[in-house]
Amino acid sequence: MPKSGDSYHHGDLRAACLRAAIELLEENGSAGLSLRAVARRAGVSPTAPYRHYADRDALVSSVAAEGYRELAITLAAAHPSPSTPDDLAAVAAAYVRFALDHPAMFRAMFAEPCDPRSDERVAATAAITGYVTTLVRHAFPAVDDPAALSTAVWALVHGLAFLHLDGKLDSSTPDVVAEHVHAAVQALLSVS
Amino acid sequence: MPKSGDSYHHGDLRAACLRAAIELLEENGSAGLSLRAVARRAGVSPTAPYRHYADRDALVSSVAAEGYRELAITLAAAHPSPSTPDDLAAVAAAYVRFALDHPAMFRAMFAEPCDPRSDERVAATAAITGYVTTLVRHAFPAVDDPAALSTAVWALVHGLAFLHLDGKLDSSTPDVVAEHVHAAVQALLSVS
DNA sequence: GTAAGATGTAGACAATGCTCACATTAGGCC
DNA sequence: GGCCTAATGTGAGCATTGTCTACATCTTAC
Repeated sequence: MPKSGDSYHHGDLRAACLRAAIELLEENGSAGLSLRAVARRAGVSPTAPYRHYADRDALVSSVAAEGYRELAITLAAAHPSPSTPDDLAAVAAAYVRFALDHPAMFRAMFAEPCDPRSDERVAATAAITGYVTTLVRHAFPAVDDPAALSTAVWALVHGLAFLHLDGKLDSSTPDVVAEHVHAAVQALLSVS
Repeated sequence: MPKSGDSYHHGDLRAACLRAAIELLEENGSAGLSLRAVARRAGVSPTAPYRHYADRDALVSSVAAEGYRELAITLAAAHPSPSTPDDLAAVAAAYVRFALDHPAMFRAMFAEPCDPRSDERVAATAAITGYVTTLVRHAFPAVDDPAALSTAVWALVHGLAFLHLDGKLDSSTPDVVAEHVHAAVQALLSVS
């Protein structure tokens, strides 16, 4: 039982580190995320986290995995069972919004050299791939190459997220962003 | 005149630092790029680069700007004056290939928090935006909202590049990648 | 109740970003 | 030609970080 107090053992340091890492990431970006800072925030010695994470990269990978889970929840919340192109646009807007709301986490998820060995990461991305695929199949049941279209749709949305994140597109207000996403999706889908 | 030899002054340390930074980035990724390593490679004291770059971020920004220039050249080389959807797909494939050939540089260009104050960066990205816009206008002269379509096309290609870069899509051989890009572009453009 | 394993601590080392005081040199001005 | 100023490079040094090793403390299975 994790008695709250000043016992030698923390109780659940692994989870505490993950939480602290996410907080630090959102507060100060990737540069603010150090194992020592995590340890400080968890109220523990500088090397204690090494009992739970092999190195800094392992911690970041865990943060990324947590991010994938939260992204999946966010997308599902945007529309319970999307089946029309309009639904799809709503989900796309939620995806971009997630990136803008959690920039550092989103970068940890996608912008850092990914370790293919991390099972946690691989499984989490597979879940997203599956989600997008079924979504596209529902929205476009009669399409020729559903796999290719799924890839294309994910890439489109993913690219929009990154361009907004990097300030390449106007992201001043949520409405502007949503508008932008809808327009882009609309524009692509309406080309003969 | 920059006498090659062991003179106190380097001659063109700024350019040498940039070159060294790019080399280090391609060799060891972002983690391998330190100001001290750059100094070592340039054969100069550890703090000399600070005369030319305010801090590490400034150096990275310069690398990114150089990357934008090289990307523009690569795209132009892929097709001198693209005007059909097929030409566009060829340019898209070149874009993705650039990302895979220079992963660390590509990340420096797009995946790091961008400093909006860096004029060099802003100007370079504006050039790419313009390039994509004119390209799309040529390929789809009769479209409703050319601006939105340009954004969408850039986002699509950009997203494909990142997904390949992060190992979310099969990138085993250049041919596979090109095939993938063509299929994705084709799939999106053929949806009614 | 005790021994083994899990968990946290203490100390240390090398590398890095960055600052400051100082050395050296180039280029304009007489 | 000769000097003065500013640009450029050096050196020492500080705080922080990642990570390793040896050690302390607690939990738990027997």
